[in-house]
Amino acid sequence: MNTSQFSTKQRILGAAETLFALHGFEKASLRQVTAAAHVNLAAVNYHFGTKENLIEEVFRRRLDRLNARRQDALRKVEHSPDYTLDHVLEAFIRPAIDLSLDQSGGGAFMRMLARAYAEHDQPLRKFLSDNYGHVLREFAVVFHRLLPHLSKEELYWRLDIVAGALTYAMADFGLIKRRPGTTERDHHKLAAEHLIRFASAGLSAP
Amino acid sequence: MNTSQFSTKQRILGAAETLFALHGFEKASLRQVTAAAHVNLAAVNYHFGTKENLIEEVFRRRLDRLNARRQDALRKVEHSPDYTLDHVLEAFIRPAIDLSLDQSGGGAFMRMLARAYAEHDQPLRKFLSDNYGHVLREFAVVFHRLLPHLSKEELYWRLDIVAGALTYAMADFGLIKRRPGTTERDHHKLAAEHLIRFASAGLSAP
DNA sequence: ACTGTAATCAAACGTTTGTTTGAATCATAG
DNA sequence: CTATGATTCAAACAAACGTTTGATTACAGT
Repeated sequence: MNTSQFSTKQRILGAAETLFALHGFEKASLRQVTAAAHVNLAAVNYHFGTKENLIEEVFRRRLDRLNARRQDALRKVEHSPDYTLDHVLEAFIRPAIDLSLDQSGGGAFMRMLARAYAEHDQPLRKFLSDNYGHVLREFAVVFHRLLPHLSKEELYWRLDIVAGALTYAMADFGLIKRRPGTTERDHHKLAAEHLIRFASAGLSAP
Repeated sequence: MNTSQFSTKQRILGAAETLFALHGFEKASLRQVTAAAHVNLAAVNYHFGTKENLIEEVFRRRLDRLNARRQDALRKVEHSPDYTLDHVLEAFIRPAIDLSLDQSGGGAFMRMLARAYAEHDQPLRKFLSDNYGHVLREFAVVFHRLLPHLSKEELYWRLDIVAGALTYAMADFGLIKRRPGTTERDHHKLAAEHLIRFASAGLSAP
């Protein structure tokens, strides 16, 4: 078969992302994934070796984009005159929203990312920390410039809270139901606005 | 055997709570649970019917306590003169911290609770909403009294963010490592203080 | 002591899981 | 066209899962 324009490998990655986000890493079986991707079951082990490798590849594919966009946004803010806390927060939060609104399964990825935090899987968290850590540190430097009265420790605590709230919001963990008639796109944009306003005030707390 | 002072049922609940928190609902098998509880494998199905029922029972056992304590704390605040936003936040956050510092596996439970949100399991979320919802609504009323300039929708958005950040913090999702020499108890207390200060400012945002 | 219900136990049930195998098919370079 | 390496495929693998069974033990009320 292979009627699709995408390669077997790409089709597996796409289907895996969707199903992992929908049902979790454990519940989503390789049989479900390969069925959704219209490829043979053995193709996963042929192209990725193990399920664990497949999970990491799914992460890598999107995380690289997310990190790059965040860094670009941060640099743009830094090079603009008189930037504010809201601008930096926007540079941190907006790319996550944009990615979650990506045409093909970005929302699924953000839910998967949030799930990865919850899973408390140590190897996976190390992998995420390696790919996330330095970007977060770059942001911390800029935040510190805008909030010089905060100690380094205090700042890190607050940024951690922001990251938590963002993760939670992006993953649709919240109890707030999307109003009927509102698209997921609008819902996430609204969430971003509320989040930025809240986080800005929270970070500025005395 | 049954050398323990606890009944088979209680031993299963305790072991399940620990292992679910440690490895997740899927990964933690009934064989692991019953081995840790030193009971026969079939005891789970005998006492609880299914694994799903066991999960719900584990939740119920602690959630009832958490809800009761939150409501007590809220009523105490309401009956005191000149209570502030921080007091109400404290009534919401502190019981969660206390429970997570409970002698026997409270921390495990909070991690499990956070995981439940991540799992996106609809029946489980309905169960949580049924047990959590009305308490959250009670708090919302009091918050609204202190923040009358906020629309109901705006308030709910912000409370949702607070709940998210709290869940995240209590579950040790954060990237902030506990400093060596600090106990888990101190770490959580510190987290609570930072959380209350942050949330207070965030809720008060213009 | 006997009876009946509750609880425990070892063993097995039927599924589902991730992974492996070996043959079949495809694509491409000589 | 043919030979070669990459890919796909149906089938089977062993292991682990939640659940059920039927016999056995523990203990209560009469």
